[in-house]
Amino acid sequence: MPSTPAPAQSRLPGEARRAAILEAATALARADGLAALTLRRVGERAGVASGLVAHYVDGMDALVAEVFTGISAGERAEVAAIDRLAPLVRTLTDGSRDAVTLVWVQAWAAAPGNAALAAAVRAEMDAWQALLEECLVAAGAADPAPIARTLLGMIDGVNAHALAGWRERREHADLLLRSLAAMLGVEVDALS
Amino acid sequence: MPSTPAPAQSRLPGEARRAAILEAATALARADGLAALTLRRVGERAGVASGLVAHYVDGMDALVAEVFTGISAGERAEVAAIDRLAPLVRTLTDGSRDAVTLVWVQAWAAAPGNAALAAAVRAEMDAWQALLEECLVAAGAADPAPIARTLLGMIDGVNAHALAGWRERREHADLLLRSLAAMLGVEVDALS
DNA sequence: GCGGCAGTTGATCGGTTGATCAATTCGGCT
DNA sequence: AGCCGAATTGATCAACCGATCAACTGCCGC
Repeated sequence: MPSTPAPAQSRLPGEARRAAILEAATALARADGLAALTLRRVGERAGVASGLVAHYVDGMDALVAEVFTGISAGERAEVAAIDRLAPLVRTLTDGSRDAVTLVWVQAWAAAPGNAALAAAVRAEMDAWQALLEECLVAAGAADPAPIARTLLGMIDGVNAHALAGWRERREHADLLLRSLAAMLGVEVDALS
Repeated sequence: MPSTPAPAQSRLPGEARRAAILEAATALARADGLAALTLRRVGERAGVASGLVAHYVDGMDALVAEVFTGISAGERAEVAAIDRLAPLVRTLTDGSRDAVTLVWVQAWAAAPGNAALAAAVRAEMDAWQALLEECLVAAGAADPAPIARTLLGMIDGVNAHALAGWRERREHADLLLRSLAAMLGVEVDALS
């Protein structure tokens, strides 16, 4: 399958075309970030005229918000099966998801000027919090909500810094786990 | 003093005009973020034609990098006098610096497309790390570098999340301090 | 009082963006 | 076969961007 110019299947039913455009936009955002989402570039990637992209989308702000939600939800689905905290934290900070981290950072930066994106960011943060809370409760946390929020902030912050230049992943993961154990009031070994 | 349209002092010597433009750009970035920095808007804020801004600046990328460095360095100067870890962490997470957090997040997001800004971000991160290391050594840390880096990531991440909607500041600060004590291998009370 | 030059202006250029819409094309149904 | 409507095109618009530069202005030294 040709990757960049796209196959350009001719004459899709509206719903399928809309899905194809969304998929192209998502692939583009994964590769080059949310800032790369323009009508023309998405159209090119989808093998379609820019006007058609505009026709199937309720404004670029809505498209950006939708793509963001899709990428974040996809990442959640990937790690949902991990129910132990230690491997979960290690997976989320091992650098294998830098592309997604860039999307998150760009979403925070763009949220003040894009209400739909801001709402999507808050919704995804809540979903991630819920995911972490499940693991925390299983690990014996009595009041998991604040710990989940703080841990999520820690993970995102460390990842953002890694994106900007600091790459000492392993030490970050170890220190994060030590911190998590302290927040839970348990020994570090209990997490692995 | 009129704030928005600016006084427009006439005929400054070159160096002073350049400083005035930089000050106007910094004020604008503090209020509306780095994304608000355009030749025309900075010129308007400084009470000066857009062409003059371009004349005193080596491209917008360089201006953005310079403004970022100034804002971050200013924040460091504000907290440099705090030498105890607990009040330092509390000050950095109490929400009084949300404007600066937005600047940081926008800098991370824009760094991939602005080499000068990327270098400035790395330099400021190093400076912040050095500042934290001093406090950590004073608190008895044997190997402060990784702890400083991780702590800085935690602080920035929690602040970025707060920027996006979560506002439970106090619980974050308390949990951060508990984490910090664990990373240092000391009791929480030893930090305050 | 006046010449010269540093400081300053603002129109202008080429480019990109989101959005719009008349015109065109094609697939399926009769 | 022929046609109707949905799908699609691509030119076009207004807005904004960074950058450039010829022209203007006013201060300083003579």
